[in-house]
Amino acid sequence: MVCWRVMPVTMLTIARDLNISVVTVSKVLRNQGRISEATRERVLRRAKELNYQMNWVARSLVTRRTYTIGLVLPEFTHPFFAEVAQAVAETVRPRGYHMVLSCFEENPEIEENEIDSMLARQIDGLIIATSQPPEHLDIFQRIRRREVPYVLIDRPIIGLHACFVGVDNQAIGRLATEHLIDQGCARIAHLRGPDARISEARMAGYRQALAKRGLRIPGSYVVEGGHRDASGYEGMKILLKERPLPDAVFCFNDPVAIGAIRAILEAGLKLPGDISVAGSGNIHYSDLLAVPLTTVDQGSRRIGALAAELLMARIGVKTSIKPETILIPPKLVERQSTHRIV
Amino acid sequence: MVCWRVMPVTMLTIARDLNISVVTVSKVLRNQGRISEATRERVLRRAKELNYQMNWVARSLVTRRTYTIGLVLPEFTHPFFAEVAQAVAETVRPRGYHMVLSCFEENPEIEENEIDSMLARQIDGLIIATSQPPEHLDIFQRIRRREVPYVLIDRPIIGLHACFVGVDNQAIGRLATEHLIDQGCARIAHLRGPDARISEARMAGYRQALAKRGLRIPGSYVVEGGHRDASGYEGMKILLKERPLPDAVFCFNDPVAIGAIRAILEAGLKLPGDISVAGSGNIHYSDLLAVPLTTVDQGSRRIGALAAELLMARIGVKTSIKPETILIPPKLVERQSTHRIV
DNA sequence: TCGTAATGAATTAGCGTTAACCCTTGTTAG
DNA sequence: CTAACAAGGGTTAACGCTAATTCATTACGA
Repeated sequence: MVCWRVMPVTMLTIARDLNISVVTVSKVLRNQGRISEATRERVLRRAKELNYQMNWVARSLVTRRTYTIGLVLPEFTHPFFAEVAQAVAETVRPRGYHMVLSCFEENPEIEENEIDSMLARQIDGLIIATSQPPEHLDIFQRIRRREVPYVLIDRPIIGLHACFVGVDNQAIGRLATEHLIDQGCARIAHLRGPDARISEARMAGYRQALAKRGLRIPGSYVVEGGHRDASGYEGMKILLKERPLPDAVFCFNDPVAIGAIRAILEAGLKLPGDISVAGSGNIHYSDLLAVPLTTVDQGSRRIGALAAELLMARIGVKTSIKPETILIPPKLVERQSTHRIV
Repeated sequence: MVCWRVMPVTMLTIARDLNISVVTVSKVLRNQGRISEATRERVLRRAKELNYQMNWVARSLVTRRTYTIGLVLPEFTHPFFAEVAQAVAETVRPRGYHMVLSCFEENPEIEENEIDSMLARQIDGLIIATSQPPEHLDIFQRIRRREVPYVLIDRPIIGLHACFVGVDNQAIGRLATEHLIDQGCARIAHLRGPDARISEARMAGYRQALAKRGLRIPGSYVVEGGHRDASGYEGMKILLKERPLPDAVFCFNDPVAIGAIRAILEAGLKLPGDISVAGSGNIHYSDLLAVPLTTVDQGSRRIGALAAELLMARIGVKTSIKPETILIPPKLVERQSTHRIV
């Protein structure tokens, strides 16, 4: 049974076969307009026989809807973003949307290009975890000029007048630090991350908690690093030279905490006991590490799902609704790395 | 500075501004045809001034190329697939391609629908980690009828006459099992996975290694489970009731191994010592677990990159080249979970 | 008997771009 | 002087679909 028809099946094929007009076929396939039951069935039957598949490119050109949204992330391999992506995908799929995914490796230029390129492909909406510095926001102007709705996630940009869905980062810092204090720690260090906005919010929460409990910490107890385990390892090595030695570390995120743990164990210290460690993110397998990691859950799936729903609600709406901000309250997940030693 | 032009900028806008024809604009923007330097510059300048952005939907309709490929995966949250996705994205981006991503949650029907839907959107090629049972391969016929090139990854389907990029699963089983034997283990159990093809290949390698070394193992030493840590935990609990107790377990993948480790530690056994555990996948943080996990690296990034390159090479090629199969040799990553106890 | 609806379908005109071909000029060779 | 050609650009007709409008029927009530 050889496939001898090279030409793809279009509505015209069906229309000619049935001696009717293309528009009638289109109407049947869309369940629109007044069509007799007889014609409807003839069309549907022939469509099935020919294995007709709608050409969405052609439809999109005239309807100006692609039923495709763009998801722009720094990377997928980070469990946080992987979960966000999956939640977005699962949220939009039942509504007939597809998701084009792009990762820019923390490079603002690539990010810009990818977004431009998505706009050129006429996506209906965008979800972005941006890396744009606050002084260079051209790309968002371009998005707005096209009137394409977009939602920022994870990394807010203040004063941008855009939708945002993310976690309350200050609450993360507060939650983790207060927990460490509750466990009896007093010399609490902080391995902060690189990204201005988020990192500062978490550090603010950290300081807030310290202040509230009347604890004073030397400035050298806060070390800036990256967002991966390697920099956690390096950062912790610096902290380990401090005297007096910190008795706890609140880490920017779980990978950093994992790196810190490695440095601590390598130094021959007990964990918990000598030093407690708390992270943030609650990545998969956080509970299966060398020392199960106390962390703060950021609700990555909820972020993805809510961002997608927010976006869906804005697609195809003429009146520009005012931007919405959703801050998800973080949740402490207590594990062994901060257990009180009696 | 209000944006008073609601109409998007098209080639027609530029053409009218410059009193030339749309085709001339199109030719300039594509660097095609004979255009004077003067006209070229006028067009380019005006395009920049108006912030013109190509409408790829319209272009795709006539060129029949969308510069978009589809990546169809069971899930993103599994580190293996996340790495594959990232590698694919990074490989196709420099060539001007986008990637639409879809996850089907191990549900063959969703997989079929998503692929159909991608075909309708006229993607130029597909990379698929399929969940289709061997007796139901309609979807691949449909892909071929459309003459859309596709590459299977991770999960081969024998007799399908399709490109495939994956790891040599039998070698994985052999490698891990031989390593366990080398460490002095003799009663080596196996927690196998659910998916017929892959799981059986790994088990075949396992049996092959045992046979080669002249080891005989009771049938009850092989337990079938899922592919996540929960089923590894359950499966290990079953194995722990065996007498004599196995002294090693080769697990279908790392998550299963992680679940198994939890069951073993919960039972109060020493690891390594009483039981050694080897996994497969070398997921992130495998070396940071409660007991750093000996595993087999599957080269997930290489799989993604090679699959993408293979696909690119086949897009837009008229002559249907014969399918290619790339088997990536796995590599043992030795860690503490299988250390010999002296 | 005619006007008025309701029904079912065809016509027309794009959507924004490109492929294929055609039409002017001016220049050059014979 | 004219054929031949190149340079630079225009015309026309798609690509496959949908929105809006128009056109035949048939049916019905007054």
